Amino acid sequence: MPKAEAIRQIQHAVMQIPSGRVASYGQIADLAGLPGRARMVGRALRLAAEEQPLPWHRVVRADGKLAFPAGSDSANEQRERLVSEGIPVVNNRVAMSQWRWEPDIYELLHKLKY
DNA sequence: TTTGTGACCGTAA
DNA sequence: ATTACGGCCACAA
Repeated sequence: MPKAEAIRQIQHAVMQIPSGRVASYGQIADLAGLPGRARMVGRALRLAAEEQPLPWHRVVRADGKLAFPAGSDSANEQRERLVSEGIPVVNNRVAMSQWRWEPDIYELLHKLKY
């Protein structure tokens, strides 16, 4: 899978996250057809930030923590955006059990794995 | 060409 | 709840 297309797939997946929900880097990687390549999602978002608007703030680590260091400008902006969508951020982290996005396709993949 | 570095993740201790 | 480790891989030095 070509790099450019992978980036496009990632951006497409991120755009599917509904307002008021969050997804993990790994989850997005899975949905983009790039299992095990969560780090590439971060890279793709870094690039996308300079291009078109993407709901990058809805992507967090698998454990719910923001990928940016607590207190950093980026972390503050992400927290601000999440809170404005109704998602509380406590100690630089959101409660995945409550806010995690569960698309049908992802549920299927999850069932096949376990 | 090799090496270090991440907007990461699952597992194990 | 944390920390450590191995896997992951594009990128830059």
